[in-house]
Amino acid sequence: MYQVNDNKITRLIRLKSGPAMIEVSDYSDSLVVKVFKDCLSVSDDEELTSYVTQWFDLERDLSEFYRLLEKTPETRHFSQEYHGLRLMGIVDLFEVLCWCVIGQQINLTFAHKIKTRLVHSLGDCVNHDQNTYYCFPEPEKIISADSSMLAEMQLSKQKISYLKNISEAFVSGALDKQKLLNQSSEQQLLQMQTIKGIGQWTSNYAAMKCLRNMNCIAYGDTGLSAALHKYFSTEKKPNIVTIDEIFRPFEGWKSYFNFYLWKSLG
DNA sequence: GGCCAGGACTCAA
DNA sequence: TTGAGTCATGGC
Repeated sequence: MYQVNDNKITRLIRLKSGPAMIEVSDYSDSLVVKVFKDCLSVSDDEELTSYVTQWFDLERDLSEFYRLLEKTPETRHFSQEYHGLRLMGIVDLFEVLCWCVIGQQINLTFAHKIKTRLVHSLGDCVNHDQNTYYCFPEPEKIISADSSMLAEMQLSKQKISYLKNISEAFVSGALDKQKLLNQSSEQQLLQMQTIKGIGQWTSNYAAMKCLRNMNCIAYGDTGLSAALHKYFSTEKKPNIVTIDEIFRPFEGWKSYFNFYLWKSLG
């Protein structure tokens, strides 16, 4: 879906007016976004700025988070080691939820393979500079996709059912990013969990990566458990009470703390 | 060959 | 509310 070369990231995104190839690079202390599109209207321009801002979480001042990290001996070094690292987002709520389902209880290498098959098979694409770039498939594409074809991608029957549930929820409007953004963080999680296939882990992951809810914790996550065991000498699979205790000082920054703990696993 | 992986569901007690 | 069983298969 995207390429990273020479400190530049290139990808195809979907604007309301249609797909657009973009290239993001850094210049001094800012980001430069180059658009490969014949003409860009004013509304496209605003949408694009909003997209990149959400993607990289650009509008957040991380200094308070680093102050909190400094106060925590076990993970004090994070503030230097990962200084400036932002919680990379997945702007498309549908995509992040599908990605969570695909990745449930399988290793990431395998999960990436399945996602690639799905995107190559059902996603819109554009050829650019000798590469093919893909958008994540739209819900309608997954609804109309033959289940046996999805099974050939090595999605389990359960996951196919979950993906279709989620797709239906987007088409019907039961799930909608803008609507969720108007709700409280607790309501956001509960609303997502009404869809079969979306549990505690998935809803928290989506809320942190897409809705930019800053107090999410991926409870039950194996990577998070491993990091907490490593730095805080918890049980190998700490319970919710233990996790909450460790995260308590990071009120308002729990998602970031979770993200940095993941990062620390390499 | 066996355990584990960026879980979630159902069902029983 | 909690725990065991089930799904499902590649990676190591």
